[in-house]
Amino acid sequence: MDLSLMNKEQKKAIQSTEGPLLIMAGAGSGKTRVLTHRVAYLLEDRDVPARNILAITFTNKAAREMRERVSALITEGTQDMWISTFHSMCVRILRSNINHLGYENSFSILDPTDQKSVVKDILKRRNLDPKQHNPRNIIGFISDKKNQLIRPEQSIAEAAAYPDTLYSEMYHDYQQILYRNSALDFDDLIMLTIELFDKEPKVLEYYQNRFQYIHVDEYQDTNHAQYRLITQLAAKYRNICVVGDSDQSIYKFRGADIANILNFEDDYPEAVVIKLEQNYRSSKNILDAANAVIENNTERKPKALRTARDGGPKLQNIVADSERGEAEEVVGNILDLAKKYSHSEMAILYRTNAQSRAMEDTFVKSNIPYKMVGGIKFYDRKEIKDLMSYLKVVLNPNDDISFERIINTPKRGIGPKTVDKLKAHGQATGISIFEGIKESDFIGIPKTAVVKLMGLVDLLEKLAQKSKFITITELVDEVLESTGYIEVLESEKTIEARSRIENLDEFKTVTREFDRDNEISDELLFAFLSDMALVSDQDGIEDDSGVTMMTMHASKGLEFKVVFIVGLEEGIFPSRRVIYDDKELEEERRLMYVALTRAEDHLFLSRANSRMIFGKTESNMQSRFLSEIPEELVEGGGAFAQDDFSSTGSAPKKRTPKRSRVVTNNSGVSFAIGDKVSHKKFGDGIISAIKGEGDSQELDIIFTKVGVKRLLANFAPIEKKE
DNA sequence: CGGCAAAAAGGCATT
DNA sequence: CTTTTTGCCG
Repeated sequence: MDLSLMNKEQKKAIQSTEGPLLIMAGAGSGKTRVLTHRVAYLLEDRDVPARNILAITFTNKAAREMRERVSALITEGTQDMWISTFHSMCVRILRSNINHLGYENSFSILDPTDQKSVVKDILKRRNLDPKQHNPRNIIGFISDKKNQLIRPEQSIAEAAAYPDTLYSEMYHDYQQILYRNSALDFDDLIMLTIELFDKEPKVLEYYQNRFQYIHVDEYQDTNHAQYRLITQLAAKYRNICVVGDSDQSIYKFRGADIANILNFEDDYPEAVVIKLEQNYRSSKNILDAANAVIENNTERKPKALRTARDGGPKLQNIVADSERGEAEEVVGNILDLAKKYSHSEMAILYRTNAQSRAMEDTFVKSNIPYKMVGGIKFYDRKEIKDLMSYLKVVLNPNDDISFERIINTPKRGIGPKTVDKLKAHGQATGISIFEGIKESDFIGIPKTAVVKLMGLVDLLEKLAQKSKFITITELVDEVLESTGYIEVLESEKTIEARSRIENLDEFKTVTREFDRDNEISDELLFAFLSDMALVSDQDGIEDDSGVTMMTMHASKGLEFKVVFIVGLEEGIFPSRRVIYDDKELEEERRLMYVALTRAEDHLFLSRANSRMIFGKTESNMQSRFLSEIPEELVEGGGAFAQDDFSSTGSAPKKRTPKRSRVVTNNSGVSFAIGDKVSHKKFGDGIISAIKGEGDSQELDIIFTKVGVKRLLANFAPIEKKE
């Protein structure tokens, strides 16, 4: 293995193959190169069989790329090596072993929509009001428990007070329903694998022996369950290599525990620790800005990235009037830069997917090619979900959740009454809807409905038999035709129906690709469905040309020559909900750090003086993260000072001077964002945002004593200070 | 039972 | 502003 291009630390990381190893890899420090070379080194120089290596990545796309890059380095095959995400790995393990836990090996994987409908069902059955108990919160509660490996029984026992007591009961219901359906949600994939290993030591030992060398990427974003799983697998050989950067931990909201990486040396006292602090990606100005921002976090181990790339262009500041103006400025700069860079070397990063709309509109108008990551989810479309539900039922007829979706789709005269009866029957006897239909003659369902139900069961059973001998594409065609789904759409002749048909055709390009890579077998349908369930938004990014638009979260691990970070306003980024929570604010700052360090050459920082949010115009102060960037790194210097609304350096000339939004109240006094005011009751404060129009304009004011208040501009008893 | 229109609700980041 | 739910009528 040729390691001559590696620095000292990188070499050490690659060659320290035995025992626990922690690689603290700063942004752009060549982490992926180190990982791929390390794996290649194991295979070629240490003669470790491919089947004894496991590498866990954050996305399926990263897994694919890693396999390709390792294959390019060596002559041996990499087929037997497991490179996958936590979830894909668990699906694979459970597929062969979950019967030990009483589930069917042809289990279904629930998507978030399915989860929601299960919870809604539970609420209905318990006669609870979904307004009082938001299904989202309940799903969140259940997910938290599962990430902490707390089973329903334990959750009930530990619940101290309402609503935890109630939610624990509902968690119990939920888990029972899933079990009866042989359905697993995403969190179950991890939790049940651990449970399997606890219950069946022989199975665990098999995988311990199999995975003698374990690698985990993005270790700072693992949750407790994932941590436990890795601990179990690595317990025998202790060849565990984890890579991460605590400054890039951005998934706490879904259970990631930064302690996993911080405590690694306690878990493995013999661990070797290597720091990669040499950055190969960004120019000095960009890196200095990122370092300056992240230093504002108090809860971190000091660390400073170095770069060999001197200077580079300064950061550029964009201030626009509206979100539309912001998009236009971004487009203007892209047109300028297009001489030097290809579109695919540029990216636009935002905090939330909702912000993409204005960007997208402007891009369409100006004819710049772009690709969006996430957001509009292809697989969330009704017709795709219907089709997937058919496939899920063909594989696992006991999946009531999917079965309910298709029992009357397309319309075949089976109404809610009939479905209710089947469900009630199922609950009483413990059998699935599918099985219940066979007894439907006896539970008070009208004869006509019974005939239709029988026809459906017959159809599904035929499809299930066929599915073992045909490709997925053929199966999809069978489903669409034999159910009459396509026929109904074709007869509709509306634009909408037409686009649905197009989407289904589009779906078949996915199945064709899958069929090309996979042989026909009993496993085929299961493999297809679990692949589909686990595709993430980030997996959609392919190399084709066009400017990339995505959330900052989705940008982790990627790099671009030119990066625009847009919507840098208080309340947008950092998000309104975290501004008064120091812990969460630090996570938000880490997200800023991730976004900044994506850029190699050019970095634009953009905000708008006002924008539409939920149908209302809002004005927000500039993001505090902007003020944390030293002035001298920015084009024109001092561009981020609070009162400066000057425009950027090299953008199109047509811009008009920008002015902050001003409100005049009934007494004729004007207020602007950033003004210091004094309130009769709340004391001193500063105006952070102006929203709404006309008489209903509101001010968000941060008071020193009582925190943030939203007041009507016209009537608030406030006076301007200074 | 099915279809349409009006009303209401929800609204971050994701495997 | 969008998406989902509800309610009414043929």
